[in-house]
Amino acid sequence: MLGEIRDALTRGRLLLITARCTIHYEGRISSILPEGERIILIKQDRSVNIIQPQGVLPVNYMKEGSRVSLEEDETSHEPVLLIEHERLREQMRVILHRILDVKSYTLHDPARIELLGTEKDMHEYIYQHPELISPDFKPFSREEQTKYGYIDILGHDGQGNLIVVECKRGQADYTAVVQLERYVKRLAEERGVSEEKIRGVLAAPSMSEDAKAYLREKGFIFKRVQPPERRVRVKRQKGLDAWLGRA
Amino acid sequence: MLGEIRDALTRGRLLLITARCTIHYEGRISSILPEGERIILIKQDRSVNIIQPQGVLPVNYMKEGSRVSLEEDETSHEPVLLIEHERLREQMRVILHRILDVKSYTLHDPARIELLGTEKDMHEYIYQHPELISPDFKPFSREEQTKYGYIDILGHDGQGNLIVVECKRGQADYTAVVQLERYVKRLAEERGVSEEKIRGVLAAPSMSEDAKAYLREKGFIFKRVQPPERRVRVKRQKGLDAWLGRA
DNA sequence: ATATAGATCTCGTCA
DNA sequence: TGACGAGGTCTATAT
Repeated sequence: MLGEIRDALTRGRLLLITARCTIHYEGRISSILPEGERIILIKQDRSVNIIQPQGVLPVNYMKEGSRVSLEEDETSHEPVLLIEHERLREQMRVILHRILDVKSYTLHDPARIELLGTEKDMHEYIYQHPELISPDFKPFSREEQTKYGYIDILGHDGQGNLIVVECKRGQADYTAVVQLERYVKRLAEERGVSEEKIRGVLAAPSMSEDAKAYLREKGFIFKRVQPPERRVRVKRQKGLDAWLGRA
Repeated sequence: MLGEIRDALTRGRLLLITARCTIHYEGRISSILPEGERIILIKQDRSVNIIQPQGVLPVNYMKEGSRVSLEEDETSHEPVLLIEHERLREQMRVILHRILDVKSYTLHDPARIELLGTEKDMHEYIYQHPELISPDFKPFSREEQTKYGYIDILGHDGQGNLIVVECKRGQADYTAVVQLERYVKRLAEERGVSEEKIRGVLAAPSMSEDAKAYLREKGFIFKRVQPPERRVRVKRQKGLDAWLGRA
């Protein structure tokens, strides 16, 4: 199995090692993951994931561009994966106590994920449906990375006031208000307008009470805007066995 | 290979499927990942990762507690993994165009990762070395989830002023200042003290200029505190081949 | 390289 | 359960 590991490393293949191992990381922080059975995944870009049998995210990882080598522990003589990232000054040491399985592949996957329903999509929808903000809202700029900052939507009302809209696809919190405040301030400075002539609007499906209080204090407005509708309505089903029986 | 998939699903085993596939997700957002060769990882807690041969993080995922079933596409008759999370109202559909490999394991890994050098460690260090903040700093409370909020370190100086310290293990940005501002405000309210009697200190290794300006505006102080020292000094090495030659 | 902000953020913790 | 804050956050984008 060490032969296959060595081969996969030289050939730049994706490598999956299932093993009882101990993992040390040092870099931005130090970490120790005590002995346990888990999967070491070395990807084709030489990023590395340490994957426990539970938990959504990899418990340990190294970023792309790491250098991976197979060595031997000086004292225990166990095989060790040494993973180093020079530029980031990080390293990981995987002590392989018992290798359960080794697999390697060269996969071809140039596909990129496409997301629908992001905050950007929300801007665009509001831009097309300004009445969601107010009956007299006339948006004229959208996420344009202007010198005023990363303002989601900029527009005006019928009375010559500027309207700054900050969108959040989830519940808006205190920091969203601060962001809005910042944009309003910048805009007032840049345009030489008083802050009273600028209306700040926070558009989100919901907002915590603390954040709402702070918003009111700043004189801004919360506008409830539903995020793109969920299409999933998972219905009650029988257990796994029943499902498998159907397959 | 479908047999092994079915078996691993019924037995609650960790399942690795290497396949050319297309993935649809709907839940908090919608996503499509077009056809490509990648790994489908179904963990023992029934969380799911879709892993491309490059990139640090899984490109698609489902959280623990999903229900996984193997079905057949109604039109193409290709095998499909249907992954549903009832409580979170999320679902994923993995159309398996070509299965390259299937592996399953039952792994035992109760270990939890231990981190050294976190922000919490930084609080503790400063608490033990208050002179890092100021010669007259007397800390008396540390990350204690008081009614004043999640204040990192609370103390006083020789002149009866309260000192609130907010720590950041990385570069502090303006959101750190906002956090500090919030704590100072809360504390002033709770104790019926004027905000002038409270000194806000931001302790971090560095700070962006924008954030510094905002900090000064608020009358707070930046205190440069080095995070726990990096132990890694990865030295220049020869290429991968040389390393493998040594192994 | 730095700065900013979104993310299906995730994860832990506490009321 | 919701709220809040850390995270080795990661990732994309603009300066």
